[in-house]
Amino acid sequence: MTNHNMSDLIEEYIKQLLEEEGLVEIRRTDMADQFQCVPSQINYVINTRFTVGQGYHVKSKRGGGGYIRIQKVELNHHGDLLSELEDWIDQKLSVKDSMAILQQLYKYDIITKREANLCLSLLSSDALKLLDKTTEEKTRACMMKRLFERLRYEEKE
Amino acid sequence: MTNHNMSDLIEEYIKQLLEEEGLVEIRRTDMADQFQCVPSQINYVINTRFTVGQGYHVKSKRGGGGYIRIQKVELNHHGDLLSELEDWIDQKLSVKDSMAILQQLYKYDIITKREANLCLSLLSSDALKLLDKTTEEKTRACMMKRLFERLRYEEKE
DNA sequence: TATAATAAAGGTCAAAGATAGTCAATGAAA
DNA sequence: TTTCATTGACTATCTTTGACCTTTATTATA
Repeated sequence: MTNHNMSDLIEEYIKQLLEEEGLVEIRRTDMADQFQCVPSQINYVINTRFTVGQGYHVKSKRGGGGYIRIQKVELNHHGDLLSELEDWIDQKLSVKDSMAILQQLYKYDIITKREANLCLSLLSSDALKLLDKTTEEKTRACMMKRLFERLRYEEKE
Repeated sequence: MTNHNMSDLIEEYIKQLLEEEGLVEIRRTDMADQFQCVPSQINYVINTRFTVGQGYHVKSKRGGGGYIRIQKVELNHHGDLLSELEDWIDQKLSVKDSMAILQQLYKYDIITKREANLCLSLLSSDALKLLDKTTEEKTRACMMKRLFERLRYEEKE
């Protein structure tokens, strides 16, 4: 009801466009002009209201002919399961735990065996061999979270 | 949606020609005239959008009767493609190049689109955000090589 | 004919221009 | 007080442009 601040207005405006089109492409500067705010406020709105978790996919490009493209993505029905599994992931993640997680994902039919193996190859300590142990495990955790994010809207084939 | 600037237009135009012919031979000056841009912009487009990693082969000749020939390269079987692409991976690998590689793998039916996307999530700079730029790119190269190794193995099943 | 000049391509690179992103300080609201 | 919103200085990335360079073909000349 009390949508009175600029960010809410911008959010609403974009969502309205999305309603019509399903995909919106804006130019940051133009939008900022339109709403008479600084350009970075557009980033703020996007970062707080159009996240992957909220079901949006954002892509942008800088330079001449730059743009920000916002798209609504369908979240699949694995959300709860993914959240639950994601809670397992700490700041650090060992190869062993990665395997366990991927195994669960497979067991719950969220990914295929082959996908699990491909992911595992990228998460292996061999793949991350340049890093010291601590960084390796932190990075692995980071990677796994990215994967989960992706899985929230990838449909299993 | 796609044509945001001159370079994109030129890219699209060339790709359209390639669609029809499979091989295109242009004269840099003519193309520049046609699009009313400086000749070196043609080089820019070619260098950023028609690289080996993206599946193109470019050959040119200077002097009278000079030309730029652009060809879509089609590789034969998987073993070769994997090796060839792997050769292309340096000590360092950017996100962009990773995308190009995964795209090729998809194009040649070695991985599915979904697999490519899952891998990309693990290779993203967001996933590797804890690392400094150099380590990030070295690690990405390392990861990609692990993936290739796995793909060689998977292929046999 | 052999060689030297000239013309006709294309190549390189770095600067300038055009966008978007980040971050931290400040302000406002709950 | 704590969280959310606003701002703007600084940064990163992509595109456009132009001056200068290299290669190749053609023409003029000894």
